[in-house]
Amino acid sequence: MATIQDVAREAGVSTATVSRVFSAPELVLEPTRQKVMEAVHRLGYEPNFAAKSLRTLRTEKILVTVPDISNPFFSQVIRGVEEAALAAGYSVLLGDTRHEEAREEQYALMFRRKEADGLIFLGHRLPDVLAEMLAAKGPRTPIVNGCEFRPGLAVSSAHIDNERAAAEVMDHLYGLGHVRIGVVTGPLASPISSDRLAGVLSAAQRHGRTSALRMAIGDFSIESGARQAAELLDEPGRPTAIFCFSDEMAMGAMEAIRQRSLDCPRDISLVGFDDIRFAEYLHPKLTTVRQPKEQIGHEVVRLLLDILAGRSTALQNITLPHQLVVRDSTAAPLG
Amino acid sequence: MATIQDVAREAGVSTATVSRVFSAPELVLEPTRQKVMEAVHRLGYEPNFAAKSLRTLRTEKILVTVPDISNPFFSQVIRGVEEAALAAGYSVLLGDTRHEEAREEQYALMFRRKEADGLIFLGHRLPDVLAEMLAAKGPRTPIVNGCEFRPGLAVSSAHIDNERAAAEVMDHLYGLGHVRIGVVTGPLASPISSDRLAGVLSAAQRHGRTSALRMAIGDFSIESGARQAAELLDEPGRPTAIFCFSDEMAMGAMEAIRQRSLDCPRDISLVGFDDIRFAEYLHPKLTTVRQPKEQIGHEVVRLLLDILAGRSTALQNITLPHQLVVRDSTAAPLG
DNA sequence: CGCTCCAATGTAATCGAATTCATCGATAAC
DNA sequence: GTTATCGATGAATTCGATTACATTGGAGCG
Repeated sequence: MATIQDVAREAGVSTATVSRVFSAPELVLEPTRQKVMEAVHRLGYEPNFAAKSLRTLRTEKILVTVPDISNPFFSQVIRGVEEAALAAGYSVLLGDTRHEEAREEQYALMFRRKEADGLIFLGHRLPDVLAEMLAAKGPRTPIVNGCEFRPGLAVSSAHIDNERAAAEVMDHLYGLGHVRIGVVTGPLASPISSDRLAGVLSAAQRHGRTSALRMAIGDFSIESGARQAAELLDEPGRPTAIFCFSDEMAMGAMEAIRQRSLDCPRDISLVGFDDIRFAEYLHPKLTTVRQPKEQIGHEVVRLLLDILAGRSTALQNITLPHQLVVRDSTAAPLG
Repeated sequence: MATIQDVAREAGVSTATVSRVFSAPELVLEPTRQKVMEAVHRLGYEPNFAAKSLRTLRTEKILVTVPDISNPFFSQVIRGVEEAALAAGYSVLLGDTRHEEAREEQYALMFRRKEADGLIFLGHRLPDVLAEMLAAKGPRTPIVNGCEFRPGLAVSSAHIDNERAAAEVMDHLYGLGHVRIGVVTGPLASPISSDRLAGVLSAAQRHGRTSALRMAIGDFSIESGARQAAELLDEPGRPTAIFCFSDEMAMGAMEAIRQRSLDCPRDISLVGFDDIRFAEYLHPKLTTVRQPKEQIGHEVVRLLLDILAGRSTALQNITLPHQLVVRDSTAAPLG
C-alpha cells in the first residue's frame, strides 16, 4: 500500500501538501491539487487510518453496546445509530454484551483504550470504568445512554416516558372494562421495567384496582413471556388482560394463551411494548406501545456528537414521543 | 491519559520493558514486572490503541457488512460473528448496507484504508474495490463471505446447501400431496435465491409438476411476502401451498392468507426459510428450513482468522448442515 | 582468571500522517 | 524602489507504542 511519502514523491510535492489536499483543499492551488490527485489515483493511495488516528487522537468510531443484538427492538435502534453515525462520518463498533456484566466491562476498557471516540450504551448498567471516567471528566465525557434513563446516572440519554406509556396502556385496558390485569415485567433492576411498573401502579391506583393487579417478573425473552403468562393464567382469579413489557414476551404470552385453548382477545386481552416490526403481523395483531426506535438511535448519536464537538456542557435527558397502537389483541372482557 | 513514557519513568525502567510486560511478560523479571504493574495502576495507564496499531499494522477489528441488521436472520449470524471474534480478541465493526451498493462501496473503502484487519460480507455483491484487492492478493486477502456462496466469487465462504434445502421443502410438500405450489423467491441476483430456485425446479421436475409451479419474486421483506403471496392466491388455479424464501415473507404470506379468510394449513400450506427465533411462535407455528445462524457466524470468523494467521492458502467454501423443521403450517391439501 | 554466553534491560529507529513553523515569491503599499 | 503582507509550499517535529539491536552483568566453564 502506498504511503503519503510515495504520493508526495510521485507528484513532486511535499507530504504536507498531499495531506492538505485531503484535509484542507482550499489551502492548495488547483493545479497542485490535480497533480496530487493524479498521483493518488495512479498509486491507489488511501490514507492509513492508524497513523491519522495517532496524530489526531480521533478514531471516528462510536462504540455501541447492546444487551442483545438479536432482539429486533435493539437492532432497530442500532440501525438508527448506524445511519446517523455514518452521516456524520463515524462508523459503529458493535458490542453485544449478552446481558453479561463481564462483557460490558470488556467493552468499557476498549473505550478507555481510546478505540472509539464515544460510547453509547443501551443497557442499564454503567460499568465501573465508565463511572470513573465520568467522575473525572463530568458531563463532557462522551458517553450517552439510550432507552434506559435513570436520574442518578450522570450521562445524557434519549428515551421515551416509560411511566406514562405504561399508564396509558393500563388506562386503555381499564377503559375497555378490564379489572383483573396481569403484568409481566422485565428485570426490576432496569429503569425500563421499574418506570413502567410505576406507571402501571399509578394507573391502577387511579382506577382503584390495585388489589386486582397480578405481577410476574420476566426477562424480556419470548420464553419468559410464555412462562410468566402461564403462571398468571393458571392462578385462581385469572386475569382478563395481560400487559407484557416487551413484544417478545407478548409473543410468548400468546402462545401460553393458545395452549390453554383460550382466545385472544375474546378471553384474554394482550398488550406488548416496543412495536417491533413483527407486532402487526402476529395473529391477532398486537396492541402495543410504539417506541421511536430509529429516532432514539438518531438522538443518542446527536447527543454524543454534541459532546464530541464541545457544543454541549450540561447533561441532556431527552424524552421522545411514544404512541399507544391499538390493534386486535385487546377488546372488552366477556360478560 | 498516561503514556508508556510516563509509566516507564514512574517505574524507573525503559519503555521497552513496559511494552514487554504487556506483550511478552516471560521476558521480564518478576520484580520488574511488579514494579511496572504498580506504576500502571497508579497512573491508570492503558496502551494507546492507534499507536499500537500504527506500529503493528493490525487493528484487531473485523468489519462485517450486512444488508439489513434489523432482519433477525442476519442479527443472529452477527451474534455468532461477534462471539467468535471476541473470543479471538477481535472486535466487530458493523456496516449496515441497507441493500445499497453505495454503502457497500463505502465500507469497502473503509476496509482498504485498513480500518479493519478483515472483512466479512453477508450480502451477495462484491464491491469493485474488493474485487481489485482480491485480484491483487489472491486467496490470502482477508475477505470472507457468509450465506451467499457463488462459485465465481474468489472468496472463502460458509453457507448451507440452499439448493438441496429448497428441494427438500418441495419434496415435503409433494409428499403431502400438493400439486399446485406457489413460490415466493428473493431477488434473483442473489445466489441465495437462484440456488433455492434451482432446488425448487429440480424437485418439481423430479415429481413431474413443473407446469403446476407458480412463481413470484419478492425481496425478503414481510411486505413483499404479503404482496407476492396475495398475487399467487388471487390467480385462477390457486396453489394449495406456498413456499417463501424467508420466514419474514412467510409472515407476510400468512397475513395475506388470513385476509382472504383462508386457513393455514387447512386451505393453504406455508413454508418459510431461515427458522428465525419467531417462527415457532407464529400461529400456526411455521414449517421452515433451519439455518445454523450462529454457526455460520462462527465459521466465517474461523475462515477469516485462518487467512489472517497465514494458515490457509486455498479458498474454502464450507457447507453447513441445514434442517427442515416441520411444524403446523403444512398439511395435506383438502380433498 | 579470563572468556563465552545468556538473560534482562535499555537505546533508538520506526510506523504514516498531521501540523507548526519557516521559506519563498509575488503583490501591494508607501 | 524598498518593505510589509500574504498565499502557497516545504522541512521537520510529533503522536505513542513496538522491536531490532546494543549493552550490561553475572553464571558457567576450562
